[in-house]
Amino acid sequence: MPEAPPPAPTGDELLKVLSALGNPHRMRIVAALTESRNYVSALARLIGMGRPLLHMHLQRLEAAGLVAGTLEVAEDGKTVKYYDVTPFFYQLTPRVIARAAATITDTTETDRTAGRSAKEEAK
Amino acid sequence: MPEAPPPAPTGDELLKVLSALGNPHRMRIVAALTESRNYVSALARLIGMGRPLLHMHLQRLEAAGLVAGTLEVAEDGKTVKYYDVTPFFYQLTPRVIARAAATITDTTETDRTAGRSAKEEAK
DNA sequence: GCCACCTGTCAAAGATTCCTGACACATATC
DNA sequence: GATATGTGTCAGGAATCTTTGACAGGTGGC
Repeated sequence: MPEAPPPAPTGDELLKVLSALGNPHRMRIVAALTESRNYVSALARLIGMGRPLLHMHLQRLEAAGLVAGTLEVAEDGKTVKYYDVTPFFYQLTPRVIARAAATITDTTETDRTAGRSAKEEAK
Repeated sequence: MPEAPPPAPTGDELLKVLSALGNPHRMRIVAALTESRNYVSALARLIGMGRPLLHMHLQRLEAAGLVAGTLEVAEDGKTVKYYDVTPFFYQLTPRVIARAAATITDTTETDRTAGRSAKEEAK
């Protein structure tokens, strides 16, 4: 079977990915998880950072689709949340950026209360 | 001749590139310049944004090596600064991130007054 | 019950980034 | 000289991210 064709990410998607990866801590988190999956608390100790902070960064990465978390139950019954890196692949070139830029939904004044019937054009 | 080998960017470099590209305005700027080179004032009018702001974004992009500006003198003697996009190419994968993360110079407590004799290890 | 470990969320403070309006300085044209 | 276009920079406020400490659960073992 042929290789997967160039995905051509949307502007919003690429934007989330780039801003998520454009942070030293999050980069290190991805690095740590690339070596081996891990659960929040352990990861926090590993890279020396508070749990609340780590939690937030992980959410940002997960929202960008770069990592995935799963709530698992260990042998001893303890509930643990493991995170794995998603095997992502993006190519950054002027053309890709140009194409993505054309599909950016103005983040200003967008889904405020996500899930509404989208009836806010009245402005 | 063989193709250029996988560059393997440093952490700081990748960090600058990603945070530079991870912004809707800068993405649009790169997009506009990809279509055709342009000078600051014209570009500002084109994408509708103040000159001071554009100037700042262009500097960020240039610092990341994504665009390059050249001060030229038009036929009529007016000094104009043209910007071109650099033909950059980056691949984003967990491995690349992991490798880059290992070479991040802790931005905290770095070149404060850049140019000193680097004698601040005493901490 | 108490301790150790896990999970999650909040609110408030700190740092950065983003953005705007005003300013200073050139050159060409009227 | 006055006007229009180009360049660049600065100060201050607005908007966002980052970060921390405290809190509220859960389960297992002593």
